[in-house]
Amino acid sequence: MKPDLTVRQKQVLNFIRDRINHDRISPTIREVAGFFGFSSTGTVRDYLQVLSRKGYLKLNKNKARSLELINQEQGLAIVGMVACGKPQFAQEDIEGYLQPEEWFKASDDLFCLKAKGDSMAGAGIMEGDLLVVRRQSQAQNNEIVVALIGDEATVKFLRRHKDGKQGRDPKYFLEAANKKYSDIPVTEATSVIGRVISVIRKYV
Amino acid sequence: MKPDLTVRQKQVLNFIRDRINHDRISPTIREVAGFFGFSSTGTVRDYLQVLSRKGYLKLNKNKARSLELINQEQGLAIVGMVACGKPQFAQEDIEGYLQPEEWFKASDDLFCLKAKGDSMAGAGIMEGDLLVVRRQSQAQNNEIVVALIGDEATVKFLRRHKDGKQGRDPKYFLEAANKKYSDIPVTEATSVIGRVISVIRKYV
DNA sequence: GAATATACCACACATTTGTGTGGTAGTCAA
DNA sequence: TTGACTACCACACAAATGTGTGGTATATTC
Repeated sequence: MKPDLTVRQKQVLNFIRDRINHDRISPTIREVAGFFGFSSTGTVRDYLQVLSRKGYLKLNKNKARSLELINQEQGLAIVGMVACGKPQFAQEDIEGYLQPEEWFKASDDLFCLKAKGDSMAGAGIMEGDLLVVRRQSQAQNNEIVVALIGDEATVKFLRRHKDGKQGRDPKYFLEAANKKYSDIPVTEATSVIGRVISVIRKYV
Repeated sequence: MKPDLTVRQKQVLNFIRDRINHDRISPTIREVAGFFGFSSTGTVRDYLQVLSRKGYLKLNKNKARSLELINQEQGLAIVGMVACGKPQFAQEDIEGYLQPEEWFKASDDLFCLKAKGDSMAGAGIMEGDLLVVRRQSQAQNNEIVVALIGDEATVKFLRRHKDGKQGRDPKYFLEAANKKYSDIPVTEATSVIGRVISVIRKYV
Protein backbone atom coordinates (compact mmCIF):
# COMPACT_ATOMS: atom_id res chain seq x y z
CA MET A 1 0.00 0.00 0.00
CA LYS A 2 0.95 3.58 -0.45
CA PRO A 3 2.06 5.68 2.49
CA ASP A 4 -0.70 7.38 4.38
CA LEU A 5 -1.53 10.99 3.87
CA THR A 6 -2.29 13.58 6.48
CA VAL A 7 -5.68 15.22 6.53
CA ARG A 8 -4.37 18.32 4.86
CA GLN A 9 -2.50 16.38 2.21
CA LYS A 10 -5.66 14.48 1.42
CA GLN A 11 -7.58 17.70 1.04
CA VAL A 12 -5.05 19.01 -1.43
CA LEU A 13 -5.05 15.76 -3.37
CA ASN A 14 -8.83 15.67 -3.44
CA PHE A 15 -9.00 19.19 -4.77
CA ILE A 16 -6.60 18.32 -7.55
CA ARG A 17 -8.44 15.11 -8.35
CA ASP A 18 -11.74 16.94 -8.53
CA ARG A 19 -10.36 19.54 -10.85
CA ILE A 20 -8.84 16.96 -13.15
CA ASN A 21 -11.93 14.77 -13.18
CA HIS A 22 -14.38 17.60 -13.64
CA ASP A 23 -12.60 20.16 -15.77
CA ARG A 24 -10.19 17.69 -17.37
CA ILE A 25 -7.53 20.31 -16.83
CA SER A 26 -5.01 20.22 -14.05
CA PRO A 27 -5.00 23.24 -11.76
CA THR A 28 -1.93 25.43 -11.44
CA ILE A 29 -0.04 25.87 -8.22
CA ARG A 30 -1.59 29.28 -7.78
CA GLU A 31 -5.07 27.94 -8.32
CA VAL A 32 -4.52 25.42 -5.56
CA ALA A 33 -3.14 28.15 -3.34
CA GLY A 34 -6.13 30.31 -4.11
CA PHE A 35 -8.58 27.59 -3.17
CA PHE A 36 -6.98 26.90 0.16
CA GLY A 37 -6.12 30.50 0.87
CA PHE A 38 -2.39 29.94 0.86
CA SER A 39 -0.53 33.14 0.26
CA SER A 40 2.57 31.40 -0.90
CA THR A 41 3.08 29.25 -3.95
CA GLY A 42 5.85 27.50 -2.11
CA THR A 43 3.34 25.97 0.24
CA VAL A 44 1.55 24.27 -2.59
CA ARG A 45 4.77 23.18 -4.18
CA ASP A 46 5.74 21.52 -0.93
CA TYR A 47 2.46 19.62 -0.90
CA LEU A 48 2.92 18.54 -4.48
CA GLN A 49 6.35 17.22 -3.70
CA VAL A 50 5.07 15.26 -0.75
CA LEU A 51 2.21 13.84 -2.79
CA SER A 52 4.65 12.94 -5.51
CA ARG A 53 7.09 11.33 -3.09
CA LYS A 54 4.31 9.31 -1.55
CA GLY A 55 3.25 8.12 -4.95
CA TYR A 56 -0.05 9.86 -5.51
CA LEU A 57 0.86 12.42 -8.12
CA LYS A 58 3.16 12.69 -11.06
CA LEU A 59 4.84 16.03 -11.55
CA ASN A 60 6.25 17.16 -14.87
CA LYS A 61 9.14 19.56 -14.62
CA ASN A 62 8.47 23.02 -15.95
CA LYS A 63 5.20 22.02 -17.51
CA ALA A 64 2.15 24.10 -16.85
CA ARG A 65 -0.99 22.36 -15.66
CA SER A 66 0.60 18.98 -15.96
CA LEU A 67 -0.29 17.24 -12.73
CA GLU A 68 -1.20 13.62 -13.29
CA LEU A 69 -2.93 11.33 -10.88
CA ILE A 70 -1.17 8.04 -10.43
CA ASN A 71 -3.83 6.89 -8.13
CA GLN A 72 -4.66 3.31 -8.92
CA GLU A 73 -7.58 3.94 -6.66
CA GLN A 74 -9.34 6.01 -9.22
CA GLY A 75 -12.71 5.15 -10.52
CA LEU A 76 -15.34 3.01 -8.88
CA ALA A 77 -14.34 0.35 -6.44
CA ILE A 78 -15.41 -3.07 -7.61
CA VAL A 79 -16.58 -5.06 -4.66
CA GLY A 80 -17.25 -8.74 -4.92
CA MET A 81 -20.67 -10.01 -4.13
CA VAL A 82 -20.25 -13.07 -2.02
CA ALA A 83 -22.96 -15.59 -2.72
CA CYS A 84 -24.01 -15.53 0.87
CA GLY A 85 -23.39 -12.29 2.64
CA LYS A 86 -23.34 -8.60 2.16
CA PRO A 87 -21.01 -6.95 -0.30
CA GLN A 88 -17.66 -6.49 1.31
CA PHE A 89 -16.70 -2.87 1.40
CA ALA A 90 -13.56 -3.42 3.40
CA GLN A 91 -10.36 -2.39 1.75
CA GLU A 92 -9.13 -5.99 1.41
CA ASP A 93 -12.20 -7.03 -0.49
CA ILE A 94 -11.97 -4.52 -3.26
CA GLU A 95 -11.26 -6.50 -6.37
CA GLY A 96 -10.26 -3.64 -8.54
CA TYR A 97 -11.30 -0.30 -9.84
CA LEU A 98 -13.55 0.52 -12.73
CA GLN A 99 -11.98 3.28 -14.73
CA PRO A 100 -14.19 4.45 -17.55
CA GLU A 101 -11.33 6.12 -19.38
CA GLU A 102 -9.33 2.94 -19.35
CA TRP A 103 -11.91 0.58 -20.77
CA PHE A 104 -10.89 1.40 -24.24
CA LYS A 105 -9.57 4.27 -26.21
CA ALA A 106 -11.64 5.49 -29.04
CA SER A 107 -9.98 4.24 -32.15
CA ASP A 108 -10.78 3.59 -35.73
CA ASP A 109 -11.22 -0.12 -35.37
CA LEU A 110 -13.83 0.18 -32.67
CA PHE A 111 -17.42 1.15 -33.06
CA CYS A 112 -20.56 0.85 -31.10
CA LEU A 113 -23.73 -0.90 -32.10
CA LYS A 114 -27.14 -0.67 -30.56
CA ALA A 115 -28.59 -4.13 -30.21
CA LYS A 116 -31.94 -5.05 -31.73
CA GLY A 117 -34.06 -8.09 -31.24
CA ASP A 118 -33.90 -10.94 -28.78
CA SER A 119 -31.72 -13.43 -30.58
CA MET A 120 -28.92 -13.04 -28.03
CA ALA A 121 -31.05 -12.56 -24.94
CA GLY A 122 -29.81 -15.88 -23.61
CA ALA A 123 -26.31 -14.49 -23.59
CA GLY A 124 -27.36 -11.39 -21.73
CA ILE A 125 -27.55 -9.11 -24.72
CA MET A 126 -30.86 -7.31 -24.60
CA GLU A 127 -32.55 -4.95 -27.01
CA GLY A 128 -31.05 -1.50 -26.69
CA ASP A 129 -27.76 -2.62 -25.22
CA LEU A 130 -24.70 -0.93 -26.58
CA LEU A 131 -22.18 -3.32 -28.06
CA VAL A 132 -18.60 -2.25 -28.37
CA VAL A 133 -17.32 -3.94 -31.50
CA ARG A 134 -13.83 -4.36 -32.82
CA ARG A 135 -13.73 -4.50 -36.59
CA GLN A 136 -12.20 -7.76 -37.68
CA SER A 137 -13.05 -10.36 -40.25
CA GLN A 138 -11.69 -13.28 -38.28
CA ALA A 139 -12.74 -14.54 -34.89
CA GLN A 140 -12.16 -17.43 -32.53
CA ASN A 141 -14.51 -20.25 -31.77
CA ASN A 142 -17.32 -19.29 -29.38
CA GLU A 143 -16.74 -15.59 -29.62
CA ILE A 144 -19.65 -13.27 -30.14
CA VAL A 145 -19.43 -11.68 -33.53
CA VAL A 146 -21.25 -9.20 -35.68
CA ALA A 147 -21.88 -10.82 -39.02
CA LEU A 148 -23.37 -9.78 -42.26
CA ILE A 149 -25.77 -12.39 -43.55
CA GLY A 150 -26.31 -11.31 -47.05
CA ASP A 151 -27.42 -7.80 -46.42
CA GLU A 152 -28.52 -8.21 -42.84
CA ALA A 153 -26.39 -7.58 -39.79
CA THR A 154 -26.73 -9.83 -36.77
CA VAL A 155 -24.98 -10.59 -33.54
CA LYS A 156 -24.33 -14.26 -32.97
CA PHE A 157 -21.96 -16.78 -31.48
CA LEU A 158 -19.36 -18.03 -33.90
CA ARG A 159 -19.14 -21.82 -33.45
CA ARG A 160 -16.97 -24.42 -35.02
CA HIS A 161 -18.46 -27.75 -35.92
CA LYS A 162 -17.45 -30.58 -33.63
CA ASP A 163 -14.36 -32.53 -34.59
CA GLY A 164 -16.42 -35.59 -35.46
CA LYS A 165 -17.78 -33.68 -38.37
CA GLN A 166 -14.39 -32.62 -39.66
CA GLY A 167 -13.90 -31.99 -43.26
CA ARG A 168 -17.30 -30.50 -43.32
CA ASP A 169 -17.67 -27.33 -45.17
CA PRO A 170 -18.26 -24.70 -43.98
CA LYS A 171 -16.38 -25.26 -40.74
CA TYR A 172 -18.10 -22.48 -38.84
CA PHE A 173 -21.67 -21.54 -38.20
CA LEU A 174 -23.46 -18.75 -36.42
CA GLU A 175 -25.61 -19.62 -33.46
CA ALA A 176 -28.11 -17.44 -31.66
CA ALA A 177 -28.39 -17.67 -27.91
CA ASN A 178 -32.11 -17.96 -28.39
CA LYS A 179 -33.18 -21.44 -29.46
CA LYS A 180 -35.96 -20.21 -31.66
CA TYR A 181 -33.42 -18.98 -34.19
CA SER A 182 -31.67 -21.58 -36.25
CA ASP A 183 -28.00 -21.90 -37.01
CA ILE A 184 -26.55 -20.23 -40.04
CA PRO A 185 -23.56 -21.61 -41.90
CA VAL A 186 -20.68 -19.27 -42.64
CA THR A 187 -20.39 -19.07 -46.39
CA GLU A 188 -19.29 -16.51 -48.91
CA ALA A 189 -22.56 -14.71 -48.36
CA THR A 190 -21.91 -14.54 -44.63
CA SER A 191 -19.03 -12.45 -43.43
CA VAL A 192 -17.83 -11.58 -39.97
CA ILE A 193 -17.32 -7.86 -39.67
CA GLY A 194 -16.39 -7.58 -36.03
CA ARG A 195 -16.20 -9.08 -32.59
CA VAL A 196 -18.21 -7.90 -29.61
CA ILE A 197 -15.74 -7.03 -26.86
CA SER A 198 -18.05 -5.34 -24.43
CA VAL A 199 -21.68 -4.82 -23.57
CA ILE A 200 -22.99 -1.72 -21.87
CA ARG A 201 -26.47 -1.14 -20.62
CA LYS A 202 -27.83 1.95 -18.95
CA TYR A 203 -31.05 2.07 -17.04
CA VAL A 204 -32.86 5.36 -17.21
CA MET B 1 -23.85 20.17 -38.49
CA LYS B 2 -20.66 21.98 -37.84
CA PRO B 3 -18.83 23.76 -40.61
CA ASP B 4 -16.41 21.65 -42.56
CA LEU B 5 -12.73 21.71 -41.92
CA THR B 6 -9.94 21.79 -44.43
CA VAL B 7 -7.51 18.91 -44.54
CA ARG B 8 -4.90 20.89 -42.68
CA GLN B 9 -7.35 22.03 -40.03
CA LYS B 10 -8.42 18.46 -39.49
CA GLN B 11 -4.83 17.40 -39.04
CA VAL B 12 -4.28 20.01 -36.39
CA LEU B 13 -7.50 19.07 -34.62
CA ASN B 14 -6.62 15.40 -34.74
CA PHE B 15 -3.23 16.04 -33.25
CA ILE B 16 -4.78 17.96 -30.40
CA ARG B 17 -7.43 15.32 -29.87
CA ASP B 18 -4.84 12.59 -29.75
CA ARG B 19 -2.77 14.42 -27.23
CA ILE B 20 -5.74 15.10 -25.00
CA ASN B 21 -7.09 11.57 -25.25
CA HIS B 22 -3.75 9.87 -24.77
CA ASP B 23 -1.77 12.09 -22.44
CA ARG B 24 -4.82 13.69 -20.85
CA ILE B 25 -2.96 16.98 -21.09
CA SER B 26 -3.59 19.57 -23.74
CA PRO B 27 -0.59 20.49 -25.88
CA THR B 28 0.76 24.02 -25.92
CA ILE B 29 0.82 26.17 -29.00
CA ARG B 30 4.51 25.56 -29.34
CA GLU B 31 4.10 21.82 -29.07
CA VAL B 32 1.63 21.90 -31.92
CA ALA B 33 3.98 24.07 -33.93
CA GLY B 34 6.81 21.66 -33.22
CA PHE B 35 4.83 18.66 -34.40
CA PHE B 36 3.88 20.25 -37.70
CA GLY B 37 7.16 22.05 -38.16
CA PHE B 38 5.64 25.51 -38.01
CA SER B 39 8.24 28.07 -37.16
CA SER B 40 5.74 30.56 -35.89
CA THR B 41 3.43 30.28 -32.93
CA GLY B 42 1.08 32.65 -34.71
CA THR B 43 0.35 29.97 -37.27
CA VAL B 44 -0.94 27.64 -34.62
CA ARG B 45 -2.89 30.39 -32.95
CA ASP B 46 -4.62 31.09 -36.23
CA TYR B 47 -5.62 27.45 -36.50
CA LEU B 48 -6.89 27.40 -32.96
CA GLN B 49 -9.02 30.43 -33.64
CA VAL B 50 -10.48 28.88 -36.75
CA LEU B 51 -11.20 25.64 -34.93
CA SER B 52 -12.79 27.61 -32.15
CA ARG B 53 -14.87 29.71 -34.51
CA LYS B 54 -16.05 26.58 -36.29
CA GLY B 55 -17.05 25.07 -33.00
CA TYR B 56 -14.55 22.29 -32.52
CA LEU B 57 -12.41 23.67 -29.74
CA LYS B 58 -12.82 25.78 -26.70
CA LEU B 59 -10.02 28.22 -25.97
CA ASN B 60 -9.40 29.67 -22.54
CA LYS B 61 -7.78 33.08 -22.52
CA ASN B 62 -4.32 33.19 -21.06
CA LYS B 63 -4.54 29.69 -19.73
CA ALA B 64 -1.74 27.28 -20.38
CA ARG B 65 -2.58 23.90 -21.82
CA SER B 66 -6.26 24.59 -21.62
CA LEU B 67 -7.60 23.49 -24.97
CA GLU B 68 -10.90 21.69 -24.63
CA LEU B 69 -12.57 19.57 -27.24
CA ILE B 70 -16.17 20.46 -27.76
CA ASN B 71 -16.36 17.74 -30.22
CA GLN B 72 -19.56 15.89 -29.72
CA GLU B 73 -17.93 13.47 -32.05
CA GLN B 74 -15.65 12.13 -29.41
CA GLY B 75 -15.73 8.57 -28.36
CA LEU B 76 -17.24 5.72 -30.29
CA ALA B 77 -19.91 6.31 -32.83
CA ILE B 78 -23.10 4.50 -31.97
CA VAL B 79 -24.62 3.15 -35.11
CA GLY B 80 -28.09 1.78 -35.13
CA MET B 81 -28.61 -1.79 -36.17
CA VAL B 82 -31.54 -1.80 -38.45
CA ALA B 83 -33.52 -4.98 -38.03
CA CYS B 84 -33.04 -5.80 -41.67
CA GLY B 85 -29.90 -4.45 -43.17
CA LYS B 86 -26.33 -3.70 -42.47
CA PRO B 87 -25.30 -1.28 -39.80
CA GLN B 88 -25.44 2.20 -41.19
CA PHE B 89 -22.10 3.87 -41.00
CA ALA B 90 -23.19 6.93 -42.87
CA GLN B 91 -22.93 10.16 -40.97
CA GLU B 92 -26.69 10.63 -40.82
CA ASP B 93 -27.23 7.31 -39.14
CA ILE B 94 -24.98 7.85 -36.19
CA GLU B 95 -27.25 7.94 -33.20
CA GLY B 96 -24.79 9.36 -30.77
CA TYR B 97 -21.38 8.91 -29.32
CA LEU B 98 -20.26 6.69 -26.52
CA GLN B 99 -18.02 8.67 -24.21
CA PRO B 100 -16.61 6.56 -21.42
CA GLU B 101 -15.63 9.58 -19.36
CA GLU B 102 -19.13 10.94 -19.51
CA TRP B 103 -21.03 7.89 -18.37
CA PHE B 104 -20.56 8.80 -14.80
CA LYS B 105 -18.08 10.52 -12.63
CA ALA B 106 -16.57 8.53 -9.87
CA SER B 107 -18.28 9.70 -6.74
CA ASP B 108 -18.94 8.55 -3.25
CA ASP B 109 -22.47 7.42 -3.86
CA LEU B 110 -21.51 5.09 -6.68
CA PHE B 111 -19.86 1.74 -6.44
CA CYS B 112 -19.44 -1.27 -8.56
CA LEU B 113 -20.58 -4.78 -7.84
CA LYS B 114 -19.60 -7.99 -9.55
CA ALA B 115 -22.70 -10.04 -10.18
CA LYS B 116 -23.03 -13.58 -8.93
CA GLY B 117 -25.56 -16.24 -9.73
CA ASP B 118 -28.25 -16.47 -12.35
CA SER B 119 -31.21 -14.90 -10.60
CA MET B 120 -31.25 -11.93 -12.96
CA ALA B 121 -30.20 -13.73 -16.13
CA GLY B 122 -33.62 -13.08 -17.59
CA ALA B 123 -32.96 -9.37 -17.34
CA GLY B 124 -29.62 -9.69 -19.05
CA ILE B 125 -27.48 -9.61 -15.93
CA MET B 126 -25.07 -12.50 -16.12
CA GLU B 127 -22.55 -13.86 -13.67
CA GLY B 128 -19.45 -11.71 -13.66
CA ASP B 129 -21.13 -8.61 -15.04
CA LEU B 130 -20.13 -5.36 -13.40
CA LEU B 131 -23.06 -3.47 -11.96
CA VAL B 132 -22.74 0.23 -11.38
CA VAL B 133 -24.79 0.94 -8.29
CA ARG B 134 -25.96 4.20 -6.80
CA ARG B 135 -26.30 4.02 -3.06
CA GLN B 136 -29.86 4.81 -2.10
CA SER B 137 -32.35 3.30 0.26
CA GLN B 138 -35.40 4.20 -1.82
CA ALA B 139 -36.24 3.15 -5.33
CA GLN B 140 -39.06 3.32 -7.83
CA ASN B 141 -41.32 0.53 -8.89
CA ASN B 142 -39.71 -1.88 -11.38
CA GLU B 143 -36.21 -0.62 -10.87
CA ILE B 144 -33.40 -3.06 -10.36
CA VAL B 145 -32.05 -2.74 -6.87
CA VAL B 146 -29.37 -4.18 -4.66
CA ALA B 147 -31.01 -5.33 -1.47
CA LEU B 148 -29.87 -6.81 1.74
CA ILE B 149 -32.06 -9.73 2.73
CA GLY B 150 -31.05 -10.31 6.28
CA ASP B 151 -27.36 -10.68 5.78
CA GLU B 152 -27.37 -11.60 2.14
CA ALA B 153 -26.99 -9.18 -0.75
CA THR B 154 -28.97 -9.75 -3.92
CA VAL B 155 -29.90 -7.98 -7.09
CA LYS B 156 -33.58 -8.00 -7.87
CA PHE B 157 -36.45 -6.08 -9.38
CA LEU B 158 -38.31 -3.93 -6.90
CA ARG B 159 -42.03 -4.39 -7.57
CA ARG B 160 -45.09 -2.86 -6.06
CA HIS B 161 -48.11 -5.03 -5.44
CA LYS B 162 -50.97 -4.42 -7.84
CA ASP B 163 -53.52 -1.81 -6.87
CA GLY B 164 -56.15 -4.44 -6.29
CA LYS B 165 -54.17 -5.60 -3.35
CA GLN B 166 -53.88 -2.17 -1.80
CA GLY B 167 -53.56 -1.81 1.87
CA ARG B 168 -51.41 -4.86 1.83
CA ASP B 169 -48.33 -4.78 3.85
CA PRO B 170 -45.59 -4.79 2.80
CA LYS B 171 -46.34 -2.84 -0.38
CA TYR B 172 -43.18 -3.86 -2.18
CA PHE B 173 -41.51 -7.13 -2.95
CA LEU B 174 -38.35 -8.25 -4.63
CA GLU B 175 -38.62 -10.31 -7.78
CA ALA B 176 -35.91 -12.23 -9.56
CA ALA B 177 -35.88 -12.30 -13.34
CA ASN B 178 -35.47 -16.03 -13.09
CA LYS B 179 -38.72 -17.81 -12.29
CA LYS B 180 -37.09 -20.45 -10.16
CA TYR B 181 -36.50 -17.90 -7.42
CA SER B 182 -39.49 -16.81 -5.43
CA ASP B 183 -40.57 -13.31 -4.49
CA ILE B 184 -39.36 -11.78 -1.30
CA PRO B 185 -41.40 -9.24 0.63
CA VAL B 186 -39.71 -6.01 1.65
CA THR B 187 -39.76 -5.92 5.42
CA GLU B 188 -37.57 -4.54 8.15
CA ALA B 189 -35.14 -7.38 7.55
CA THR B 190 -34.94 -6.45 3.87
CA SER B 191 -33.40 -3.14 2.98
CA VAL B 192 -32.60 -1.59 -0.35
CA ILE B 193 -29.05 -0.36 -0.39
CA GLY B 194 -28.77 0.86 -3.95
CA ARG B 195 -30.09 0.98 -7.47
CA VAL B 196 -28.41 -0.56 -10.48
CA ILE B 197 -27.89 2.19 -13.01
CA SER B 198 -25.67 0.43 -15.47
CA VAL B 199 -24.39 -2.97 -16.49
CA ILE B 200 -21.02 -3.54 -18.05
CA ARG B 201 -19.69 -6.75 -19.45
CA LYS B 202 -16.32 -7.36 -20.98
CA TYR B 203 -15.44 -10.37 -23.06
CA VAL B 204 -11.88 -11.52 -22.77
C1' DG C 1 -10.88 43.52 -59.45
C1' DA C 2 -11.95 43.70 -54.69
C1' DA C 3 -13.13 40.93 -50.82
C1' DT C 4 -12.52 36.91 -48.17
C1' DA C 5 -10.31 32.71 -46.72
C1' DT C 6 -6.34 29.61 -46.32
C1' DA C 7 -1.73 28.78 -45.02
C1' DC C 8 2.02 30.15 -43.47
C1' DC C 9 6.50 33.47 -41.20
C1' DA C 10 8.74 36.85 -37.88
C1' DC C 11 9.20 38.80 -33.69
C1' DA C 12 8.13 41.40 -29.62
C1' DC C 13 5.58 41.30 -25.38
C1' DA C 14 2.98 40.26 -21.36
C1' DT C 15 1.16 36.98 -18.49
C1' DT C 16 1.09 32.66 -16.48
C1' DT C 17 3.29 29.43 -14.14
C1' DG C 18 6.85 26.50 -12.03
C1' DT C 19 11.12 26.82 -9.20
C1' DG C 20 14.65 28.24 -5.71
C1' DT C 21 16.14 30.06 -1.41
C1' DG C 22 15.25 31.10 3.09
C1' DG C 23 12.34 31.62 7.21
C1' DT C 24 8.78 30.72 11.36
C1' DA C 25 6.25 27.65 14.41
C1' DG C 26 4.61 23.35 16.17
C1' DT C 27 4.81 18.26 16.95
C1' DC C 28 6.78 13.91 17.77
C1' DA C 29 10.12 10.34 18.28
C1' DA C 30 15.13 8.97 19.47
C1' DT D 1 17.97 18.25 22.47
C1' DT D 2 18.71 17.20 18.13
C1' DG D 3 16.55 15.76 14.05
C1' DA D 4 12.47 14.53 11.27
C1' DC D 5 8.22 15.99 9.48
C1' DT D 6 4.19 19.05 9.04
C1' DA D 7 2.28 23.36 7.85
C1' DC D 8 2.74 27.41 6.48
C1' DC D 9 4.87 32.67 4.53
C1' DA D 10 7.74 35.90 1.49
C1' DC D 11 9.75 37.00 -2.47
C1' DA D 12 12.65 36.76 -6.51
C1' DC D 13 13.46 34.59 -10.87
C1' DA D 14 13.30 32.17 -15.04
C1' DA D 15 11.02 29.32 -18.03
C1' DA D 16 6.84 28.30 -20.31
C1' DT D 17 3.19 29.91 -22.75
C1' DG D 18 -0.49 32.79 -24.85
C1' DT D 19 -1.22 37.20 -27.48
C1' DG D 20 -0.67 41.15 -30.73
C1' DT D 21 0.84 43.34 -34.87
C1' DG D 22 2.28 42.98 -39.32
C1' DG D 23 3.67 40.50 -43.46
C1' DT D 24 3.75 37.12 -47.94
C1' DA D 25 1.56 34.09 -51.30
C1' DT D 26 -2.21 31.56 -53.28
C1' DA D 27 -6.65 30.49 -54.02
C1' DT D 28 -11.95 31.28 -54.47
C1' DT D 29 -16.03 33.94 -54.78
C1' DC D 30 -18.91 37.99 -55.95
